[in-house]
Amino acid sequence: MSKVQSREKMLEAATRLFHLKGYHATGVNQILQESGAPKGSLYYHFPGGKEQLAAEAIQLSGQLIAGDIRVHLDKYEDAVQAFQQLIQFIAGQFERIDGLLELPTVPLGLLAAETAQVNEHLRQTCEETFGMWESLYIGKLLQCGYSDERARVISTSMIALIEGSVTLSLTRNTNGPLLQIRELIPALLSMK
Amino acid sequence: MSKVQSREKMLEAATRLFHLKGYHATGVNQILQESGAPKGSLYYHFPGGKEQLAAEAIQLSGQLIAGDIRVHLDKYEDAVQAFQQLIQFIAGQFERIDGLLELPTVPLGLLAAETAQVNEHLRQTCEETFGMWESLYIGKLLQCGYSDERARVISTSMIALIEGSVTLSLTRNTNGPLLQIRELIPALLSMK
DNA sequence: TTATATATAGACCAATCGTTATAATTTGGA
DNA sequence: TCCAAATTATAACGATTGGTCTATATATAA
Repeated sequence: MSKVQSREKMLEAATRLFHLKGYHATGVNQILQESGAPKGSLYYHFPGGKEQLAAEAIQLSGQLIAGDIRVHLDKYEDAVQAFQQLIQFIAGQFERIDGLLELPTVPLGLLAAETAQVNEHLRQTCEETFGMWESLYIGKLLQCGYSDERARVISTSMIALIEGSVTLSLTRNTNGPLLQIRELIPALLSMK
Repeated sequence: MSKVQSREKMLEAATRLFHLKGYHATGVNQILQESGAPKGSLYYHFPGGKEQLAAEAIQLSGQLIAGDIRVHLDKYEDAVQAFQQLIQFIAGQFERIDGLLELPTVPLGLLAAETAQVNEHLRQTCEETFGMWESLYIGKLLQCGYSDERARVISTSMIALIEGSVTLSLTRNTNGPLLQIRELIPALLSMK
């Protein structure tokens, strides 16, 4: 395994597993098994250990999702349509693996919730990532003529709504909740 | 420690810790320390072990929160007002302990998210609890003249929105997100 | 080709984990 | 008061955890 691949493969495996199962329920041995990398390499490439791996996984995932967000917000001029298509995209990403619903890039809800009280470094990383997504939403809404105040309120709520409905979707083992919140977007964006 | 107290104290401690830190980041030794109960008693009273403890904690917490929901939904005839007051109540429950924001009865977001893929029994318990809360919301909305379809869509979204904003509030260490979603309730409930 | 830096590989570590086992103590009822 | 059942108390268990360590292999530069 080449040096570039090893680090990358570990980060990919970690990203997937942390987002799926959370930080505490994912062991480094599991990440190594999935990535095929040797244990010594993990601490060589990530001297900060499991926590550094998680922080980088959050950032990587945050960037990927920001890319998705940009694509959808840029593609549609109308804010309602843009947000609805984004949510439709997320809902469409769910796939069934071994009978379980699984999301390749899971939003941050789980990691944020589980680290909020027990890991300050990761809490901050999550906060920054949410903040990055939120500014993308604010930018789009301002562009569409929403007041500064309104853009902020809607954007925070949009983050909450999407994270919450992903959790609900995973709990219920159906992407139904995401499809349902999509129907409410017109009402949510009705006041400027 | 009397027999009734022992079981109860363990369940209380478990409820608080599981909801605050999640299932996987809470150890049974920690629960025992906080409750003052001896280890043998834990397995005596909860023969299903940690998992049974968590399931009962979810149910207990779900009932307590259902009580809060009922109080607020019954107190106000107007749906917008009822939901806003409920959210205000949740936001008002945050308190600062050792500089960290802490919620005595935390909604289910964390437990639901972390168990969805790794513990079927707890996933089901979470699903049932969400379902119970959701029917309270549906009932109120139907009473207020919303269509069956609309009541369902709004209720699912309300669960998602509250869970998501609690996560955001804990991540950001401020109840600001909850206060922000409260402002959007009129828009959210604007279509019947 | 050789020397040096980088990365791998896997054994080992102490601590923690959830659970079990068993003896002792307490409680409740006759 | 006595006895059986309930509960407590605590040591021990096997498994897993994240991390350390050291020898070796590979990559790079001269």
